[in-house]
Amino acid sequence: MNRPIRPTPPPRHRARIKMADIAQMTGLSTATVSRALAGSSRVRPATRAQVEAAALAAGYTVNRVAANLRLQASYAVLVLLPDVSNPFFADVLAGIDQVAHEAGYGILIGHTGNDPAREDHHARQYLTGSVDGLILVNGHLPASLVAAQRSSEPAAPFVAVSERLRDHRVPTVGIDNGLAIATAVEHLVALGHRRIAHAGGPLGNILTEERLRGFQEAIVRAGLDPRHTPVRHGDFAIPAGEAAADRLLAGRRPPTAIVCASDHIAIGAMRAARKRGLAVPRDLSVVGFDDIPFAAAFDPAISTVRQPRFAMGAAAMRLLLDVLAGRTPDPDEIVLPTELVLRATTAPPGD
Amino acid sequence: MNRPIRPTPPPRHRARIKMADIAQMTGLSTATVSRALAGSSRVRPATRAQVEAAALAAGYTVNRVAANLRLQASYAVLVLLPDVSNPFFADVLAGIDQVAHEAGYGILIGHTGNDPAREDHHARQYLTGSVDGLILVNGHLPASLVAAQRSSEPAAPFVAVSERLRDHRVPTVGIDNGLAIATAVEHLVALGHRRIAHAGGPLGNILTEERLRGFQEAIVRAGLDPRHTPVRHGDFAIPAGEAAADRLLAGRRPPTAIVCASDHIAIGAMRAARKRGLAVPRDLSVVGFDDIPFAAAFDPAISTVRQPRFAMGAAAMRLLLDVLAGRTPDPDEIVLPTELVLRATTAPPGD
DNA sequence: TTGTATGCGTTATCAC
DNA sequence: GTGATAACGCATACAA
Repeated sequence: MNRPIRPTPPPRHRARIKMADIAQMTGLSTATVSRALAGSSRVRPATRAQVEAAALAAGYTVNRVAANLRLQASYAVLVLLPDVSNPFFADVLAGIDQVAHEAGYGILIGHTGNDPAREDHHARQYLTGSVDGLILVNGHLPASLVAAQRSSEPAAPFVAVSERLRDHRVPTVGIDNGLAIATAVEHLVALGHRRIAHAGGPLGNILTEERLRGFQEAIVRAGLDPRHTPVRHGDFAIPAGEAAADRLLAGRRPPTAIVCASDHIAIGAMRAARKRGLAVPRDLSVVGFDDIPFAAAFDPAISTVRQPRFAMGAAAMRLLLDVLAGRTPDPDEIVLPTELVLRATTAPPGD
Repeated sequence: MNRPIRPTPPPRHRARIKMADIAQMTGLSTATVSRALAGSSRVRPATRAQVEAAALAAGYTVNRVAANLRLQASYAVLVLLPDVSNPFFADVLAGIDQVAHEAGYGILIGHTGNDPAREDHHARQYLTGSVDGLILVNGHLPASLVAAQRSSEPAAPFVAVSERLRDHRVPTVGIDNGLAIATAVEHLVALGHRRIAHAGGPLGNILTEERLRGFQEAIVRAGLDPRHTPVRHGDFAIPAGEAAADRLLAGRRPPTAIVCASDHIAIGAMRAARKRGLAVPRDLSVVGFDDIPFAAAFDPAISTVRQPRFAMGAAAMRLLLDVLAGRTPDPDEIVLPTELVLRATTAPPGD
C-alpha cells in the first residue's frame, strides 16, 4: 500500500476569502452570490453586477476544490505523457487542448517517465475527483485501471492516443502504422532500391510490431529478397538508430536505404552513415517517422512519415467527451491518415 | 468576467465507493478507516490490515477532492510551461519532479502556449485549492497573481525558473545570462575572431536583454570594434535564426562568428550559412545556447552554452517548498553556473 | 484504540 | 429573484 505521506503541516498563508465573505460584503446570501458568479439567469442583472464588482474588488475566485466536491465533476482531464520532452507530443497536446477548451474543459498534463508506478499514481490520485477523465498518450494502461476495465462494466472515462492498448477495449485514436511504413517502402522501391533495411523501435512495443509487419509485407509485395532486407531493433532514440545502422551497414552487401521507425532513429542512422563516409542520400537513402519539427531543419532535411498529430489529439478529446457524456463512442477506434513527406534524404540508389 | 461554462451535465458512471462503504464493510467507523488509510499510529495493526484488505478488495481510493477540501491542501504543485514541446523544459521538469516527489508532492503541468489568458486561467483555477503552489517556467506573471504580489503581503506560493520576473519580488532560480554569453565571446576571441555577431532573442524579453548586454560588454572588454559586431533580434526559433544570419552575413565584411541566443537560432544560422556556400566552422563559427539534446546530434555538433536544467528545476522546487512551509527563502534568487560546451561549430577564422 | 460529531467551501433543492 | 439549508467525502477534536 502506498500510503500518502503528509510532509509539512500546511501553514495557511493568508486566510483565503470565500463566498461567504462576498455575501456579507454585498448583503446577499451565498446562494445568490453563487448563482451570480455561475451565470445563472435567475439573478437580477443589477445583483449580478454588484456581486461581480465585489468579487473583483476582493480578488475573489471560486474555490474549485469545494465546487468540484459539490459538483462531483471538475471539468478537467488529465493527459498522461510518458515524456513531455518528446516533440511528438506537442501538437497532440495542442489538439487535445483546443477541443477541450471549446467544450469548457481544462487539461492537466501528467509526466510518467514511462514509470508504471507513476502512471498508476497519477491515475489513482486524479481519477478520484480531481479530473473527470484521462487521455493516455503512448502509454501503458495504469494498473489501477486495468481492474476496472477488465470487468464488463461501463467504460471508465479514459481513451488512448497513438498506441493501441493490448487486450483492452479502450477507445483509441491512432494511425495505420503498417500502411505508413509500406508507403515509405514503396517509395524507395519506385526509386530503384532493392536492398532496403528497417531500423525499428523496441520489441514488445505495439507500434514497433505494426511497423515491422508493414515493412515485411511491403517487401514481400514488392518481390524483394528478404535476405537483403534486414531488420534491427532498439529504442526510438538517436543512439539506438546509430547502433542499428552501424550493424546494418557493416554487411558485405549493405542496404541502399533504411526505413526508420522514428525521426530520431533516422538521425542516428545518418550519423552512422557519415562515420563510414557514406553521403545521404547519394550512398544511402533514409526515411524517418513522425515528422518532428527538427526533421525539416536537419541537414539534409529528412524525408519522413508525417503523423496527423493535432488531429489525433483533437479526435482523442472528442472521444473522451463522448465517454464523459455517457455516450458510447462509435466508432471507438479512429484511424487517421498519414502522409509521406519527401525531402532530401531519399534518392535513387547510387550503385 | 470569464464565467465558468458548465457543459454537459456530469453523468456519473458508477456510484463511486466511498469511505463510509469501507467503514460499513469492516464494521468500523469512518474515523478509524480514515486513520488506518492515512497511516496513523493510533490504530491497531490488525485493524489497519483489515481496512487495507477491504479497501483493496473494493478497489477503493480516497477521494482527493474531499480530502483536499478538508485538509486545505493538495500536496500538488502546478508547473506552468509556455510550450511543453520545448526540449529545454524536459530536464527542468525532471528536476522539479524529483524534489517534489521526495517531499511527498505531485506535480501537474499546465500548458499556456504563451497566452496570458491561459496563464491567468490556470493560475486562478488551480490556485484556489487544486494545487498548493505554482512554478512559472520561463513565463509571465499571470495577471491575477500580480495584484497579490504587488501588495507587500506574505509571498504567494509561487516561484519562477529561468526567466526573472520584472518588477516583482518573486523567488527565482536562473543563470547569469550575461556571463554565459561573455564566455562564448571570449572563446571566439581567443580563437582569433574579430568580427563577431550576435543573433539574439525577441526584444522585450529579459533573457534577450541580459544576453545582449553580456555580449556587448564582452565585446568592449575584448577591445573589439563595435562596428564589426552587429546584432539582430528575432524569436528563439529556427526561422528567426536563419533570417538573422541572412542579414548578418549579407554585409560587406560579414562576421566570422555568430553567438546565438538559442540552439534553434544557431541551427537557423547554419542553414543561412549553407545557403551562401559557407562551411561551418571553416568559414563561420557558431555558438548556440541551452544545449538542447539535438545540439549534440546535429551535423556538425553544436558548440553551445549548457544550462543546468535539472538543477534549476530542483532548486525551484526547493524554493517553493520553503515558501509552502512558511519560510522566507534565503537567498530568494538562485543563480546556477553554466558551462560552455565545445563541439564542432567553432574554429579559428578562415580568412 | 475507537467512535461521534463537526466543518472544509460550494451548489442545488426547496421554500418564500 | 432571493434566502435558508442540506449534502458532496473526508479528517480531526473531543469523548469514551
